[in-house]
Amino acid sequence: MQALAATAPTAHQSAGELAILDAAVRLFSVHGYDGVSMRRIAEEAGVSKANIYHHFASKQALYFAIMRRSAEELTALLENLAEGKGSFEQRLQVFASAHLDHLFDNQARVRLVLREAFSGDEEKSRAVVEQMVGGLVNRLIAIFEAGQRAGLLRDDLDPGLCAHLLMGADLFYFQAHGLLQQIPEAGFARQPDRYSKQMIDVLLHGMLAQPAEGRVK
Amino acid sequence: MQALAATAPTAHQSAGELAILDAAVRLFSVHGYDGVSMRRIAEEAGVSKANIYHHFASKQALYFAIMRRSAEELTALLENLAEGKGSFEQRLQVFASAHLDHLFDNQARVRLVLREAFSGDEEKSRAVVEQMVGGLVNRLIAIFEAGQRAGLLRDDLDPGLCAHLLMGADLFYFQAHGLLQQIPEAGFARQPDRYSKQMIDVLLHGMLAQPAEGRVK
DNA sequence: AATAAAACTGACCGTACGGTCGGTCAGTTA
DNA sequence: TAACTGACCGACCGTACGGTCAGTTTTATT
Repeated sequence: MQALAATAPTAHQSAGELAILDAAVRLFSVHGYDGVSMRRIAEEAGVSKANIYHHFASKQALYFAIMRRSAEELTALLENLAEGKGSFEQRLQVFASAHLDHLFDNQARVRLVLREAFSGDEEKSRAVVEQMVGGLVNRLIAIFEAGQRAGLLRDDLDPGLCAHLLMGADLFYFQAHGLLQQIPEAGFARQPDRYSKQMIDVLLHGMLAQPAEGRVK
Repeated sequence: MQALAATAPTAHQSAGELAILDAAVRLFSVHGYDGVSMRRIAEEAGVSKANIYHHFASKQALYFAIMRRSAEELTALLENLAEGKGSFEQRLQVFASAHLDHLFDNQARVRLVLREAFSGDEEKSRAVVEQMVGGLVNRLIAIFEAGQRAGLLRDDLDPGLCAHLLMGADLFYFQAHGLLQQIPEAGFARQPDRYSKQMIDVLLHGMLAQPAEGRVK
């Protein structure tokens, strides 16, 4: 399969088309592209299979439409994520917390994009970077670089690696959330807020040149 | 689909059967269960499709056999991972580094298991925890708990959360490796050793009660 | 050399797949 | 009211799917 491509803006959509998109997002995010049939989508959307082909040229075209829409939505949400005010520490704290909320509030689309991003297909990874996370990552790196220039971040750390650790801590928690439920010792799996606080506390404590004293209670 | 079940020990295997298993591991790890046909597996293995059914009762049975074998292999490798000697810090450093090496040395099987673990299916997650990562996670948590009792680990941190952050840092790096190649600023994507060192340095620095002075050069 | 078990194959089966087609129908527009 | 359009459907097409089976070749044992 090809990677998703940038396409024309969204036109107005009929109720049926919206139902199709909604069902397809849900199904693709859980079962993947090959695990979902057009019949199943039509059934879940309450329309005929032929109707899907009236709105979308092919199964791939439907999938691309969903990826494009997801990319737009997630990009819009991510847009303001790195623009927080306040101190270096506060900005990172707010980012981590908001990022985690954002992931859980958009589970289906996030799963869809993660699947594409981590598929191992170079073309897909590039598309995800260019159209979605690239800008966010660069801005987050810029924050760390600025912090490093200001002497707030340890000067022996790679800012890109710091950004990776911060985003990764959120993303991995999101991914592993279901699995953590199966581990009795992982009580933090049921408290995303508490996780975010302790996680960012550990990272900042480990990254900052002069770690803050305010610790988690 | 059901979760993988514990089954009988491995018998001796013909060359054909090994070729089938090898091809199936490669294909399933890249394209997922639904993305691989029995014809394709037979083709890549250089045998007839019917021959697969001589060795395995069904596609699911083949998949389960692979998952069981992967679970055995990975468990064996993971077995000694948390048994290092030396100080608290040294043990964690060695663990993180060996864990990362282990992931990259067993890419296909790890991808296979991660797909199952993060599928969102409760039954699959439980199987992965019970048969594979459960023991390792508990031992890693025990290390952190011991470190906390000894006053080496900050007393305001959840040992389970610390274990999660450590394993997650490795696993997420492994997952995102392909994507990181698309980000010019992520030079650390090409230096797993350097990543492991800085990563563990940040985490230990953030977790330890009295952080070590020996930093990455 | 005889033989039985295991490994292996080509041809085939029923089904579900992605996709197409002719056509119905409600709602503009002229 | 006639022409036209977009939304929608049932029936159908060729293909690839998972799986079966009768029969052949290979291998190990006696």
